[in-house]
Amino acid sequence: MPSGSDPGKLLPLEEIHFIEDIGLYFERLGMPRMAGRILGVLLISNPPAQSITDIAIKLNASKSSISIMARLLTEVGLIERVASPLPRRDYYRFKPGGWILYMQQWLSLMSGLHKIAERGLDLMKEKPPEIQERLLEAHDLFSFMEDHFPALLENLKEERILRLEQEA
Amino acid sequence: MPSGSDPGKLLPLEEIHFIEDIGLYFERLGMPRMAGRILGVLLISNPPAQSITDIAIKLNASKSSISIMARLLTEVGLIERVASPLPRRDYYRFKPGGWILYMQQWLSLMSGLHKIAERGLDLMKEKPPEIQERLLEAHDLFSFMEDHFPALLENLKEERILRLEQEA
DNA sequence: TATTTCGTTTTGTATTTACTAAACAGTCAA
DNA sequence: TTGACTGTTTAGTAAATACAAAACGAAATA
Repeated sequence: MPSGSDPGKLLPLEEIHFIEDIGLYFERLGMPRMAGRILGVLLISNPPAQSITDIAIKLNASKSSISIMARLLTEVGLIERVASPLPRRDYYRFKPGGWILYMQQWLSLMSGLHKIAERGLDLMKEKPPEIQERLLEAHDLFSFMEDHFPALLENLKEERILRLEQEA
Repeated sequence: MPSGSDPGKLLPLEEIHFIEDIGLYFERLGMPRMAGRILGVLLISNPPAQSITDIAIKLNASKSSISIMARLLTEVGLIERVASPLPRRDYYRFKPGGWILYMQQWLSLMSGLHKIAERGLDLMKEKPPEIQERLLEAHDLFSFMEDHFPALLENLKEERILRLEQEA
């Protein structure tokens, strides 16, 4: 059996690229590249759960950064710790529903901007409407997202459930 | 007339807080704080269009950073240059529809992740479905966003148009 | 008890980054 | 032309950041 299933062996080139691209994407999202790489590993690893040292070896990285970034990813909710078959080993794996959580966090960012826009409107309440218009635009958008985005996520969940049932 | 309408005068405290909070928010979005501050100024300034030096004075910042960050904001599409009444002065203002553009860019980020998920699935195509499941989850979510988010933005635009007509 | 094998924490470092200050270039006014 | 404004670009700096190396602590094994 080739590929990443054998810890200690080097990863095939396509996997390295895949992992590195997620790392680069994470940078664009304002997160450390190493965090993205860890997620990359945990998205294609076999078995799905990997220990800190497993990941460090696969990535040729230090255990310290893996430890720290794994904690970060756990806080964000994209990965989780799972019960370990071996004693005193922490296994991490991609967390089912992790992306949805990520979306919800994005939504709460939008809610924050919604509130800021409201504060801005409050500052401008004596001013003519043309002056308020800019903030109204922001306000309308972010409150719209706050109102409608959750339903979108719900639809997504439903669609996925249907799909999984269909496959079974 | 108090407040920010008089260039050279200090901004009132609530406006400073408003501006600074947008700056902090920009940091969370992975952008320089100063860019957020500029946007903050351009969201509540009167008149809406302000020159580089105007903004620099208001923010107690160097012209150089204002210049650079204004360019960044322009590239992102949140502000724009407008024809100047005075000669050889560049005026910037919040760009109508700027937030929509920002959302569209966010969407294209999601499309990118969609593509990466597909590549991952391709890497896993020989593996059992349980192994592919993680990537399917990502794939489903991002392609769902790609499919349905634009319609959401359309609804938003329509709602806004209705609202503006109603006010007129 | 000593040793190995984990993960964590700390410390150090090199890079990046966000900014300022200073030099610069263009253009209008005197 | 000179001088006083623009905004831009370059150079320099201080702080933040992402990492690695090393020290550390805890627990299973010998």
